[in-house]
Amino acid sequence: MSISYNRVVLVGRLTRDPEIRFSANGTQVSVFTLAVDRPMRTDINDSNNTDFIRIVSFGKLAEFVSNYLVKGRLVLVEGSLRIRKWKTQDGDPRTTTEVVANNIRFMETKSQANVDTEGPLIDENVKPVDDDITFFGSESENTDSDDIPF
Amino acid sequence: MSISYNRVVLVGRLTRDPEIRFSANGTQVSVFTLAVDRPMRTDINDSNNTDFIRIVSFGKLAEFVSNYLVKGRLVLVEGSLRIRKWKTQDGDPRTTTEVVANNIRFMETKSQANVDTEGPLIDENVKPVDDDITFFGSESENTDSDDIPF
Amino acid sequence: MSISYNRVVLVGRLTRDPEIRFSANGTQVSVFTLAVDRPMRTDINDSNNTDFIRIVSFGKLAEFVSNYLVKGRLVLVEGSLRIRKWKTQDGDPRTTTEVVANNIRFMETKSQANVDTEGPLIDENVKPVDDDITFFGSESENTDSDDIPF
Amino acid sequence: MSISYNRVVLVGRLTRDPEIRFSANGTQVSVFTLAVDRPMRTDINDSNNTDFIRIVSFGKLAEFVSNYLVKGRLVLVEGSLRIRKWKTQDGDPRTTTEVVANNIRFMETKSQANVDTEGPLIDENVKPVDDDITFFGSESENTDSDDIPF
DNA sequence: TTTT
DNA sequence: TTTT
Repeated sequence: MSISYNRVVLVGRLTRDPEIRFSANGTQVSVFTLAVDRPMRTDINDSNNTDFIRIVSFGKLAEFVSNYLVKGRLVLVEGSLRIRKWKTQDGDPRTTTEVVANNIRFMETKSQANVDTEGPLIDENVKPVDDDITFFGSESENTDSDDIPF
Repeated sequence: MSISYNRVVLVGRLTRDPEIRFSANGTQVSVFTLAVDRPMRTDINDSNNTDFIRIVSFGKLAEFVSNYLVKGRLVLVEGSLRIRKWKTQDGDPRTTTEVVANNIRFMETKSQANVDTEGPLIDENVKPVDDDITFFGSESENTDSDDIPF
Repeated sequence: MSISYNRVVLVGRLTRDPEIRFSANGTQVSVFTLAVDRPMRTDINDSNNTDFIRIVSFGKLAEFVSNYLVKGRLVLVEGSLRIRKWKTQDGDPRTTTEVVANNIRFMETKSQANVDTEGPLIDENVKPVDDDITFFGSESENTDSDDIPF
Repeated sequence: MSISYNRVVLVGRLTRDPEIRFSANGTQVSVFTLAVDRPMRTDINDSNNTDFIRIVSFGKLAEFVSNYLVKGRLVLVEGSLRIRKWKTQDGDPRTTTEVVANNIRFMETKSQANVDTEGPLIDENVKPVDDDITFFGSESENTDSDDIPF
């Protein structure tokens, strides 16, 4: 253990509805991909100008994610960058890059989310909810983030 | 182009001296790996508790990196998270995760850096430099970050 | 000079149109107040739940502010916190708290800004502009931030 | 309640040992001032180049502050910017600017802290403690931050 | 694989 | 009022 700090703040849109899982001890885990466009630049022709970033959450924050976030919604994600090395069943090395979220906030109201899109952006199975709910997770709830096979 | 934001702040130590390259148009590119320890937690036995994060810089910031940063030095890096997809010569898909730095600052003086370590932490080929220099890079200098083959 | 870091990120709405000034050497200075609501909490009855934060910008960033930002617009401001002590003409001590911006980004499109409000949110004297422009200022442009009497 | 975000990250040194208070309901409150030097600039002669920023913490984070932080120690503070308006006993309006901390981390080891200074930087009444302890507070513990008269 |  |  040494002196360190690791903080990421992202604003972007979910590319799909979140995936829900449960760890061995029953903690909920929610995962989604955030599309974060790079700022436009006039000096280069950057055809590949979006970063697709995996966002993982645990516990109560994961419940918030599965209850309220859907494909296309604009959110701010605060968390820390984690680079995990693991092996496939064949023993091939892989690296997973993800942001472990500890705070997620809407960056548009539900009505804005609907105004901006055609078609069923909002999954009607999701419980109704007031706009602009913010959820604060705490790291202490992420009790077994490194044990979970996902 | 859409609404977005992408900001990363890291504090950690260089695992090696930086690597220096030059892009086709002569812009300097400096690359190093930052070891960022995760905060200790009493509730899990996390044997793999450090993230090793690739840090890329361009232009004048890259010159600062190559002039003043060496293996072991504690620095704060501010930048944005970039996930690049590319292919090997064999056509295999690869993903590179890196932080494109736009600001790097010492988090210890040169004398602290030397006190904390045994052996030749400071490469004597590096020009002498006053403690605590800070360098601010600007995104506008990173003129061809996506053209560079590295 | 010592080891230090100072970074602020805010999302909120302008309480009025920006004020424009010019420093002695001709650099443009733009100032506005950002209303930043505190996250709602169920455990307290917090009647005074918005922070009103003065945002100062210089040079090209100040031009962006005066050209594109108006009362009510939702923006993300990145900068550093500055606490200035000064005296009134009567010699009374005063303190000014402000965030010196180095990056400002829209957090809603112009069409969303208009959908969300009643009345003339957008000043029609402002030049027309594409949605979602982002402006990056650099600290090196803020050449005389401490000389300016405002 | 609207869309908002408020995040501050500071690195600097305590100007004095923290002050300890207790709220009506027994929650501990710790307060200190952080000296944050501005980055040096060659283009101006900035004689007043340090921001002195009030840092407030509550609950377990406040206990960490009172147990481990002393005058001169280099720390990273993460929190949110709060601007409170209040009146003196004479009815004069006052404004208090402070950062409500939710995470504080050492930016130097205890041995570095001692190496860097002459004289009794470390108050010997403070309980001995391992280097590099990090404390994470959660906002939910700051249960009555707006009720406290300090 | 991808959001707007 | 101030840290290094």
